Amino acid sequence: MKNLTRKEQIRLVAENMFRQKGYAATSMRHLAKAIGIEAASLYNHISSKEDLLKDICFESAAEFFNAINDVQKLELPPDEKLAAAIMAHVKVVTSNLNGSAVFLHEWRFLSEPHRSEYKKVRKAYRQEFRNILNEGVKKGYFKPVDTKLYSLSILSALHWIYDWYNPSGELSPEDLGRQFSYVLLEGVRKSSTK
Amino acid sequence: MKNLTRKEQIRLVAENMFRQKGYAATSMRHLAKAIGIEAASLYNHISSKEDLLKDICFESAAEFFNAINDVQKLELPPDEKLAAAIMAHVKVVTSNLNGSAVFLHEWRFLSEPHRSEYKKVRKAYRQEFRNILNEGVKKGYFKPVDTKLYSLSILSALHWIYDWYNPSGELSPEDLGRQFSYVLLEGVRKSSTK
DNA sequence: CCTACCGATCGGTAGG
DNA sequence: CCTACCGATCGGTAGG
Repeated sequence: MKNLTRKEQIRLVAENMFRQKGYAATSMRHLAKAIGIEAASLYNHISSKEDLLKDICFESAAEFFNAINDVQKLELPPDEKLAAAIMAHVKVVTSNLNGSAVFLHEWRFLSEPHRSEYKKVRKAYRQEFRNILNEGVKKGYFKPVDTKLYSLSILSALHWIYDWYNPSGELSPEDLGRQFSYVLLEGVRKSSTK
Repeated sequence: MKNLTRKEQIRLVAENMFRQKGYAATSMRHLAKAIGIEAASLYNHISSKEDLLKDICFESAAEFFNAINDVQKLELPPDEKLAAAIMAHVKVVTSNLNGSAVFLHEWRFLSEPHRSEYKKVRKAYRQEFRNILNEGVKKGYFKPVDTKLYSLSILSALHWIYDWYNPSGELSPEDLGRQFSYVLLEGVRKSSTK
């Protein structure tokens, strides 16, 4: 914590508290106390509580977006691309559990126009997954599933990771990503019994 | 709304507002205004704001629990049992989107001892799913997956339904449940290309 | 079910 | 970065 600027420090504490208690239930006084300054002093580094939320949400969004864009640049068959997209998502979530949780849950406290802007970004991200699925169906790699529903299912499964992932546990982000890819691509049923 | 007791009316409005704005950001005055009475009058029907949350959370939990218990009573092979459990879960969520959302997201505003009690109940519910998976693996219906991780994935996928399910859309709860079961059991990959 | 009110706490500003 | 403070709003109670 010592080699961080005060602004970075505020940001990290805010991500943590917004995740634990929620944005609405976190007061600027709680935040300040956790840092060790007075509430009024926060305003030398940030302009408002909502601005803090906005920054967390949009910078998290950017991380997810960068990750999926890197995957899209790879020339891979759809099944490997889907696995790579899942791995990339898991890596972003696990590398920033607090920020991801805020990004996923607290965005609704954004006021306009940020709220609408956020929704657009999130929709575009989902569309990237859907595109991979569509390509896979078209090229015969995937079953002819409802790709809208299926992309929602995949992202839903991934969205909840922050809720139970233990960064100090034995499961590495890579293992987690691999297992998720396997299970979502292959299903749980043993094919021989089918 | 007209043939409901005032208490039921308060409950429904609270589920709706807790879902939309979150528990912490919903004030008793907002709630009262939406109903058309003064905030003080709410206290003739409920004892506190948290009590309202507690009731919503635990009654929702009971609905999910009853549903899975009914499924467990059926004598079914593991694959069909898993499908039935998924169907049952989807039915509960879609029949009470607001309550389910509160149950899933706002429980953390419960204070002790309700918070711990809630966590126990939720864990037991997850364990039911895991039991089905364990049985399926043991009897050779399912691949030898990590059943802890896999039960979390399934429930995560199901947990997000309230976020995007449109009850007035064309997708019925039955269709949704069927598609989820299919996709989680069989995976997306076309077996012939494997 | 209402009016009137309680002490506590909120996000944020002025001024240094 | 602090003290001092603003008006607004919070959950809840007293008394009718």
